[in-house]
Amino acid sequence: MPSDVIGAGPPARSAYHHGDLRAHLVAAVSDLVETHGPDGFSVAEAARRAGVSSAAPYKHFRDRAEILRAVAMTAMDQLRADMVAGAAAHPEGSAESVAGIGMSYIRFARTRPGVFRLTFSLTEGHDEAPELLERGQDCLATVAQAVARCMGLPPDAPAAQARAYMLWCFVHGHAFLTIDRKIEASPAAAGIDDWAMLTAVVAGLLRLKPPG
Amino acid sequence: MPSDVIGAGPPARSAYHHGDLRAHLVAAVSDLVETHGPDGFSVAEAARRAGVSSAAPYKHFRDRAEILRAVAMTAMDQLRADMVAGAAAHPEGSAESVAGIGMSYIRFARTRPGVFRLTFSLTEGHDEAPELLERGQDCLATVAQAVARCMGLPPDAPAAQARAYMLWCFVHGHAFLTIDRKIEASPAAAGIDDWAMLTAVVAGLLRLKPPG
DNA sequence: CCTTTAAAGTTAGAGTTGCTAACATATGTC
DNA sequence: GACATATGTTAGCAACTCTAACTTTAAAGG
Repeated sequence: MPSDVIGAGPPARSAYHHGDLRAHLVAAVSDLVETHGPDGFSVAEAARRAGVSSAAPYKHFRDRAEILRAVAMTAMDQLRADMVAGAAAHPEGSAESVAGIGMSYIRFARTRPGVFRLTFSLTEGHDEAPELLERGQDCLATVAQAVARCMGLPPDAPAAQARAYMLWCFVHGHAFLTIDRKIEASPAAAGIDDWAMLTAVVAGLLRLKPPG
Repeated sequence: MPSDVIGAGPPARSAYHHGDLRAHLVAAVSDLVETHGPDGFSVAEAARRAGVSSAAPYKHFRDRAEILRAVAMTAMDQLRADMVAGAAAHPEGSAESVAGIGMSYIRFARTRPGVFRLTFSLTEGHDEAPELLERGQDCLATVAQAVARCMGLPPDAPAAQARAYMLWCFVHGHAFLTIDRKIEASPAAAGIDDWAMLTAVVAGLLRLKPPG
């Protein structure tokens, strides 16, 4: 998905200097993580794919972990964009717009499961990547905003925040369970499609009494 | 946690033969995954901890991935045991017993986040580890059974199965979000503790109309 | 009880990787 | 046009995965 952006610009200025190695590396690693799993990726292989020596990546990234962080960051940005688009596909303030965000989230997870997992399970440099946390919070804020509009509350109302978080637990869990395939809905219940389940849960949660 | 079992038996028969290297390795790797992350573990380091040469592990496991699969398998077993215990701590058929299972799940994830993540995100040899999938389904069956009893339905009733799966999406998502810390409940909603949230969601889901 | 066989260790080594150091070559600025 | 800098290169070390060939111990059969 990021690969189509790569050849667009006018880089590749010379045979020696690559032009836009950093972006190429991020795209290559994103691909590798997707196909070979998060630990099946190597800096050397990514460099090979980009057509540079195995030492070149270290001019752009301090170490292996920093590349992964960059991949996670661009993925989180894309995820948020998808979520916003998913909300915009339905009338503002409707329950469907909330469910639409969830559908985008689930679709992202299924399309790029390796990167999705990486994005969330990356913990090695939490303190060194506060931006990643910020972007995650932005995702939740997107949900909270839609929920608040749907309930006719101000965006920072605790009731809306709590509902948004609970809802996101559900969506996040469903996304992970379907890509990890350790726990699957029973065949008897498999007929339920995502959209039906999502709208039912959204409806149920919005009229739920606040806990505590 | 598995380490206390290690010294119990009467192995360690000689200085040359280790006695129970396989179990020791699984325990060591479990520890390493927890402290150094899933990719920060090496077979060599595990062997060093067990006091054997770096080639010894390959007498018990085909490759690195097979060790990880063994770790995931024992973890899944432990998780299931915890869940059953969590249900048994409350009256049979009560909503609390369902919530109790969820609490055990969340507690497991927080106590051993690295292993928990590994257990679910392990995808490298799905076809080679059907037992892992079976054990995952057993976990869901535990939930479904409690839900069915709570609703006064037979254990295989589709309505109970669907409820159990939806509930588990929520619990699984909450468990992951709290250990991954990319998306956190807002400070305004942070006062809600796990138990209150769980019981509220259980109550809400059980009286939810089936989707579709 | 002694022999044999297989299980479970060992050392040695080939091939890959992460990362650093020292060097080479473009790019852009004064 | 000279120079500083960004961005490549090659060479190489230490660590890791996994294999091959050998050694030691445990267990089984006669």
